[in-house]
Amino acid sequence: MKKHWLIKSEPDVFSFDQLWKVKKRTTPWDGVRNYQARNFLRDEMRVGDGILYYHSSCTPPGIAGLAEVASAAYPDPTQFDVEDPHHDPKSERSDPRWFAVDVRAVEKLPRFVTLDELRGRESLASLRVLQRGNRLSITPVTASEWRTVRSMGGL
DNA sequence: GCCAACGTTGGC
DNA sequence: GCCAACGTTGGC
Repeated sequence: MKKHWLIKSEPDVFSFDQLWKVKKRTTPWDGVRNYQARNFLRDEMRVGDGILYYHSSCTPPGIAGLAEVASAAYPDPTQFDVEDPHHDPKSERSDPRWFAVDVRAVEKLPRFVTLDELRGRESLASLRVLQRGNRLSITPVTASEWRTVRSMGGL
């Protein structure tokens, strides 16, 4: 059973358009350093799962496009790289603490769906990204929420 | 830049 | 195990 997710990215760091332009429209989703997000990533994400690509810390925040999980989870290489800002000295190669998956852009939404629009939909009231204080960078989305956002985006 | 919310750390 | 201190996130 295909699952759906929402992942956050700051467009200044890595926008949906940038993902669209890289080779195979695919990039490692690494640097996740939150245990709850790590567990989703490692234990629940499957190749082919749908992803809402959310732009945060920008004006306006919102959903820019659709992506998909393009690999199984694998140990995040940045945790072992001393040069990398996400280096984790406490993580052992024999027992990696952090994981990554590859993410592939699938469809750019004809219309960017702003956070305000998402808030305006009764049927999206339980979307995690709308809850106050929500900081998780990877959250599950129901199939019906997925369809709603997709159609709001003009697909 | 502000600040509320939240996760993590570490002393006890 | 408690909890204060601290760092980060992210909308505004």
